[in-house]
Amino acid sequence: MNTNIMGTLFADLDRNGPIPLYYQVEQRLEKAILDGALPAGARLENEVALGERLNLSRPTIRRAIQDLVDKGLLVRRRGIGTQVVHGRVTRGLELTSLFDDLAKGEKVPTTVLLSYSVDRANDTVADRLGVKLGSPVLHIKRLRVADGVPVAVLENWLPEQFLDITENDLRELGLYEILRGRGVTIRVAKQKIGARTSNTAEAGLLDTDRGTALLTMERAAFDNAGVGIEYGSHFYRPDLYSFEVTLVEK
Amino acid sequence: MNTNIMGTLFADLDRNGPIPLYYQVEQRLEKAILDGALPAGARLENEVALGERLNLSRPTIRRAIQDLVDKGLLVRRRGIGTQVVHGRVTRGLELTSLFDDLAKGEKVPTTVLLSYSVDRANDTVADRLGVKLGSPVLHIKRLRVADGVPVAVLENWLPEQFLDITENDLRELGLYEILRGRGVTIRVAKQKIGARTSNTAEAGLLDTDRGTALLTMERAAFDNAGVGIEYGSHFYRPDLYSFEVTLVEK
DNA sequence: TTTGTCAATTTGTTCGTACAATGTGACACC
DNA sequence: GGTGTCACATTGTACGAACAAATTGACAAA
Repeated sequence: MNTNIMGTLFADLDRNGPIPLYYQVEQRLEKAILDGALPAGARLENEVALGERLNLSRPTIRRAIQDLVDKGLLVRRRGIGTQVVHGRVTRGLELTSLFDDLAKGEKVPTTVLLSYSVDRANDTVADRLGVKLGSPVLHIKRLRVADGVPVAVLENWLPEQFLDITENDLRELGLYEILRGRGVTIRVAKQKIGARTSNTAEAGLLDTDRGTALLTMERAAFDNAGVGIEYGSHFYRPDLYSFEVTLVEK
Repeated sequence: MNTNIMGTLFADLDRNGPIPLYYQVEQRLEKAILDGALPAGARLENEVALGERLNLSRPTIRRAIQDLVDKGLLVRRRGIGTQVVHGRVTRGLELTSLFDDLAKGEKVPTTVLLSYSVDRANDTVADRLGVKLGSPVLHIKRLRVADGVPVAVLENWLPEQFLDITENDLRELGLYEILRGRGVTIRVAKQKIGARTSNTAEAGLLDTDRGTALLTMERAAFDNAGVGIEYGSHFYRPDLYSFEVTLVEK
């Protein structure tokens, strides 16, 4: 039954290229699920058979499937098999910035740089970034606009190594885009999402009335050496933005 | 250097019990990190050496470490080694309910059952739970109180198989506790977190003023067969509750 | 009819092994 | 002094194999 789908799905695996085999399998499976070729509730072939058909070992197949389980796309049961999860699939909360999110949609993101300075790290910033109290940090505050409508106010602090980021960089690119361009990879981010009521200044920036609700997010981001890269305190217009996240029980 | 810590840390692994070896290693490592025995930035012994010392194979060690990497506690770099991530460790957003969260702290959670009925699934509920439009669903609305202070209003819909959950159950236990008691395991949950401004009725329930900010959360939960178990639409007092989540780039 | 047992199916755990890719540091060379 | 090269350490990928545990379904027994 699924034979046809699977057969064509994995016709051409690149065994010599730099892309891992498990990742190739994973991506094709994910695409098949997102496209609806593998509908909700569909049962996958068992791991051993799948491995034989694709000429891959069971560990390789397992790795591909496990990654999709971790993403919340598949569920496995011992003795039963592997199935596609019911329910509409959301991409989930990924490690991207608001700028990326908007750019992926049809919106045109622009940035207004509200403030740009080199400050000394206070208690909070020093703690979150893991730098010494009073050490120099780049402190920026930006207004994010999508299609002419203000969406969020983003306040960020970055450690000493990023003091040379210019105001022009910030006006033209998203922060994470700038960081990627410098070879920095964010690996772990710890976020806290909440809400509060806006004051007059905040409401003015977002073009709403004072006293309306704000969606707030605090984030500390770390690179693959475990070193603090960025600490941010943001607030969003809740009618224009929300956070989606998929949780998987281990 | 870490030899001492590691040596005592893994003194007694239960090789015959039902708990997987990789999980035993994982839990001890996690405890060591959370307790501070392995401080931020500390470098772990390499996988092979660790395996030899514990008499475990490299795949087993790798699995334990990988799980902690996925949790955001460790970072690995090829050619370098494995290190503990800097920054304060937050437990992250786990698959627990507000009731569990409160019970874990020092708070005493209580519940006021605001409404209890069997409804026919409307468009939204049918879509989120994956049941037929108009099929019977249990519809409940609860006020969650911690130490006498109202924290959140929780509105939930559950499919036909849960119609026999009683009002008394709901007054005494958390929803997830009831589900666990019936052998149901939540495996995947898809959440959407936002904010909005409260109306008079909502503010009254939470003992605040009309027009203050609310933190909102929508959730669809699925069991290990991928079947919809629960759909909820909740709102929280943002001065008393927020969501924490740790993201890891794959 | 109900209950118990056994075989078949499928994923879960664990071992062993080999080679590839990446970053570090030492050393020779210009 | 700088620069390239090479060996080394460490994680990443991939294979193969064996047995354990959970679920289902068929069949036998009470």
